[in-house]
Amino acid sequence: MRRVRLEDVAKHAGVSMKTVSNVVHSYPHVSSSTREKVQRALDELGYRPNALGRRLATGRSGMLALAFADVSLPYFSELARVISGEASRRGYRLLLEQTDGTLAGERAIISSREAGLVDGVIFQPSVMSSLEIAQHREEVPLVLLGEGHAPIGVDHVMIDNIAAAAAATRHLISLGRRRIGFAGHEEVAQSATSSYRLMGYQQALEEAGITVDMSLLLPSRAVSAQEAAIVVGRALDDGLRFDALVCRDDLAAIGALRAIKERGIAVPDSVAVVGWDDISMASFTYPSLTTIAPDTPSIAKIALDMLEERISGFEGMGRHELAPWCLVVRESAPIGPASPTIARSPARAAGRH
Amino acid sequence: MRRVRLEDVAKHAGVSMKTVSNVVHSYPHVSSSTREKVQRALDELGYRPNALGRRLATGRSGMLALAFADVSLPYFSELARVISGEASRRGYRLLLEQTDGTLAGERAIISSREAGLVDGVIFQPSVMSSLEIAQHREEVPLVLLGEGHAPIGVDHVMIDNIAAAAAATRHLISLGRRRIGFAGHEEVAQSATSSYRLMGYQQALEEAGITVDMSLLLPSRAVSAQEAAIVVGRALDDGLRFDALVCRDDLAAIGALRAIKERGIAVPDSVAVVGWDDISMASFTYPSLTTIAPDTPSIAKIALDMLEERISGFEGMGRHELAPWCLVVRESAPIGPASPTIARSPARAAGRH
DNA sequence: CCCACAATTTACAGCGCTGTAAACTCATTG
DNA sequence: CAATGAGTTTACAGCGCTGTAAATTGTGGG
Repeated sequence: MRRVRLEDVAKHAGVSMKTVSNVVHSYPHVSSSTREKVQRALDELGYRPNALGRRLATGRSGMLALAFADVSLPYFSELARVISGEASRRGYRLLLEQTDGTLAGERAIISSREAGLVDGVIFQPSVMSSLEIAQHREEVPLVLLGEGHAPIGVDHVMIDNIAAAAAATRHLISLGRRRIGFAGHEEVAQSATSSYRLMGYQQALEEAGITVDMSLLLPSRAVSAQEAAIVVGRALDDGLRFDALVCRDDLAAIGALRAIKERGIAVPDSVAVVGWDDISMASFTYPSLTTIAPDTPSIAKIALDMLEERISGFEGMGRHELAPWCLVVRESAPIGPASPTIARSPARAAGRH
Repeated sequence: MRRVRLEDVAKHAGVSMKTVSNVVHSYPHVSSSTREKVQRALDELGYRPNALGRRLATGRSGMLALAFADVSLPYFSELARVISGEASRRGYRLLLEQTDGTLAGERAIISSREAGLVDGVIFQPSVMSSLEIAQHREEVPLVLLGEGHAPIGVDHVMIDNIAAAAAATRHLISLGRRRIGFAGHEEVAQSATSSYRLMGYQQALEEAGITVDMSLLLPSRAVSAQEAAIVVGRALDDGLRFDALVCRDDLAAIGALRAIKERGIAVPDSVAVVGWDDISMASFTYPSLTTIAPDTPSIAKIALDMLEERISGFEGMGRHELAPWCLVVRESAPIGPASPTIARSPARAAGRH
């Protein structure tokens, strides 16, 4: 049984294809008698529009690609959820693309062989250089997410990593901690993300007159809870002592938490821990995690605003927007005697909204 | 600057469109001189095929929809990763659809207004009845995932929940536990998932001659770590005592773990806990979680095998396949003196592979 | 040198839909 | 009663690509 097409409905109702199309899309200037007649034909034949046909005719696919390393990482999956919601609210569907954090995977996203499949791409690169991204764009509207050094010509949304890392570190200082370590950044091939966060950490320490002790930097072989647990555990076994830990992300923090507690050290009493991302699990670890929470709904909104402008033809310079964040204080580094009000990013001055 | 089309390349190379198309798709019967000439034109003009055009002409979109409640839930995001990998290995891309676990959302998936967008759908329903699913199918090739009572006519992959729940419970019994609770299932509107797992739990208890104590059933208002923590915490505060807990899923187990430890009760010494799903976080909680691990790569493989058969025209009865699982023993319910070998599903007899 | 046959290449009609511009209705109005 | 114009409806040419069948070219045999 063949699919019913617009033409079949048109014949059945005794009108032109275009009129049927108008009814299907509830175009206003159709007489109600015609509309009714067509609607009846539509129902009788059980017509359903073929997306591909329309998409080819209009040149719009109604789809966006969402590309990042790995959906199974909590931050990405939670981001995907938010972006997916925002996209469907605007009438787009989301194509999921994973790069596995490899250069090959990321190249495949940026210089896709096929055109026309998606109207735009939201891409959080892990390893690709901004230079290479800049060269390969123009193919399709693109918005970059995350902390890389984004190329000047491409739209980009991020949170101010240096400021947020400094706020997290300051929070620990306000708790009276002085031997504050940093854990979970890459041992080699350090990502932009890690280096910004390290900068903010260092900045807050210097501000407070604390000398940065390089032995308190605990890089791991890979960005994962597993590797963070190993490196923090080894450091403790080697006799290294610290009274607080800023972690590159919540996964690293969860790994660190495990390593610390396994050795019978109390969190937060002996070691306070802060994470980054505010993944949903951060509320359920024991103790729960104090963490930097990027405002993902804002990120999604800003990214889609910019992407939609590009899709509708905007060709100006790349815009670089900062999304809000705040420090969520939980048990792993609770409010202390000298704690100021909760840290958060400044209200955005000339914000989109 | 207009996009380069097949026709432009054809003109430039002095051949027909179809020949260019053949070169693009490396169709074998093209003389090498022609091939070279066309390739040169292709490179000079920087041609990239338009996916929509081809898709319309071939009637295949090369896309699959993956639909479930919420990507941000760890089990789903990890499943999405595996399925996405398997799909792209077979040349499909994945469209992400979230239902939020609502009936409206699930209906939207099953009776999509538009046709032709995707070649097939992989769908894990949460609330829709099998009756309704059965009625609405035929639209597009469909494979169901998960523990629902799948309609007879639709392909379906699941793990044997009753057997796995019984194995988990038996493991606790082998540890000498006798007051074994079950936590995290829905208080009202119990899902098929929960009820199968409860059945297996009950079966193992009866097998061992332990009477099921209804007060040890700790349902929660919603399936989440949060709610599980609340209900387990309240039970403990009310003086309820148990020496083990089977949890509906790892999220519930993590919530339970938190509630138990907050009250100073030792896991696994006083209370052993088992979860379900083996989400990656299960290795990093402290103590780490003993849990039922469904073989998600197998699930993905079986689902895609069946879906591809449907896509290429198979119209037989619905197939109902069981995927393997095993009990992963970790710290929250470690191997005990009487522990048998590790429980796992029987090797599949007449398996696809 | 012509023919049968295989290897290439081509023309063209769609795939299902929409944009455009032209055509048609049918009250109103001068 | 014809002209006017707003409101509806239509014909048709694509959108970019592929399947099909027919046309062309090349090859070795007779």
